[in-house]
Amino acid sequence: MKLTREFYREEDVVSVAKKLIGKVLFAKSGKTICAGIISETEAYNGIYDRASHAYGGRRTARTEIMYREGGYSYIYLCYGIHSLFNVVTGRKDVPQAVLIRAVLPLLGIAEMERRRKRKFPAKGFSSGPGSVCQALGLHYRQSGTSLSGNVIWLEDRGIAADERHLQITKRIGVEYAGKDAHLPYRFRMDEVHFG
DNA sequence: CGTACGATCTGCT
DNA sequence: GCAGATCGTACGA
Repeated sequence: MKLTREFYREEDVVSVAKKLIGKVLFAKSGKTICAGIISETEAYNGIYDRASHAYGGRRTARTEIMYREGGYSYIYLCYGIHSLFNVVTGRKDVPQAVLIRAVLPLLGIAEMERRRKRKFPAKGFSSGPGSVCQALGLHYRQSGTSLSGNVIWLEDRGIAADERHLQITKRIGVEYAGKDAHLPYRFRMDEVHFG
């Protein structure tokens, strides 16, 4: 079943990042639906988090969506090449988001193979935030899409995600964030541990 | 208007 | 392990 508004509006973005492990991300393009089990996430905790685009209350056209209530996509261009997909969480005017860093392909694998120009399973097939978007066909033009609609959405498919196998580490690629670079905001579970 | 840079990936060594 | 790709965004002049 689809995740509810209440799920996205929980105040603690780190908790939401943890709960998203094992949930399923769907993306429809034309008549094709692709989906993957979320296996890696990172929390970005708004204005107090030096690694966040909203640090210090920065509010621009790009980051405006982060200031809405939870339940929207925030997708942006990174390094001029890659789209990176985030789930906006929390209350209105409290900018928080969870970056989806890896999924395990579940639906539409042939389409994902075409987009990725490689066969599943290949190392890094849909691991890494840029690869996730490429596999699922997500583009930064789709930033601001409601996750309650039928284009991009998430479901709880009852996939077991045993906390004993959950790895919690610092985030990737945010060394510029000073002490915040060491926060334990990254969650990851190896695919072999999904039920 | 100019410029520096990034929540990365790939291919080559 | 490392360099190159590639461009929208943010910010200062």
